[in-house]
Amino acid sequence: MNAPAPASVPTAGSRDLPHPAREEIRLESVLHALSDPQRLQIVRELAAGAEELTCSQFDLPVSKSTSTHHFRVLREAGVLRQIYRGTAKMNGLRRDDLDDLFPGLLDSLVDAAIRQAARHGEGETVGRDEDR
Amino acid sequence: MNAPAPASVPTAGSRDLPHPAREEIRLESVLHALSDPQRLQIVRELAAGAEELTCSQFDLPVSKSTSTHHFRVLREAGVLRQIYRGTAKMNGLRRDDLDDLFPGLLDSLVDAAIRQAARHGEGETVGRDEDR
DNA sequence: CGACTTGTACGATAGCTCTCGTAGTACGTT
DNA sequence: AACGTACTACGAGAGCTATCGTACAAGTCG
Repeated sequence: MNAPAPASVPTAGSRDLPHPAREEIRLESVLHALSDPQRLQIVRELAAGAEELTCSQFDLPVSKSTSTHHFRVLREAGVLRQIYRGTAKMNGLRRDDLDDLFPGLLDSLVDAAIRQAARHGEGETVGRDEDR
Repeated sequence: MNAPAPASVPTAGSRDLPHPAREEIRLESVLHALSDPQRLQIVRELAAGAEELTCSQFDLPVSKSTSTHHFRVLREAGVLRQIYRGTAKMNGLRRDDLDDLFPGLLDSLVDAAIRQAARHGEGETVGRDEDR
């Protein structure tokens, strides 16, 4: 019952995901999205060089449903850009938008996350989450 | 397990409030604390030059109880340092600790908050108060 | 002392969040 | 078409959070 896509873009799958526009991104939402260990981990890995990663390439200690949830929170906060590519969903940081809105913030956040991970035993990045 | 009690300051009222030690501060907690508009506002005002402010000097559009709650969240996350001075409770940013743990983060955060406030009409920050 | 100023504690409520499992959809491959 | 892969939607439970009002404590000042 929904009108099929315009088919103007021959890129394989044409099902799109809703993203907030750049001006729609709220700092509070970004911070909230990053205040969860799983999600902070995702952003940290993504910032570590990789341009795009599929959801399943992250080794999160949660179920698939929960994983989907976290990626959605990040996308809806404007932190990630997600597009379908075949059966996979590619995830990329919205670095351009974030840097434009909040210059230097993303770098500081990622740097802080890396420092903390290093301080608290880099190996067990997210495995042990007895806090929260 | 933690043994605080430096007790080196005999300032008037001697009822102390529990603060996390520097190494105890978690990035996730800081980000969570700052992901609330009221609390982000508090930090923004505090960073705007003032060294110490009492709780009541902030004009938050919430009840006193709620205000107390927000200040406590900020203190327990390690963002604020609170001490009693007479009947008043003074609030100060833990800039030294935060800068040591996460260099540049606090500045980026405050800058981002200011930018967003400016973008979205600085005047009506949280509760347009033209009466001040 | 009594009044007033500041802020806390307690209880309560509505709403959100993290987590999961199960069932299902979309896509590619055989 | 049949199958496997990758991810989603839905429903649900436990726990946290933001908010409030009322009653109370600690300190200052007339």
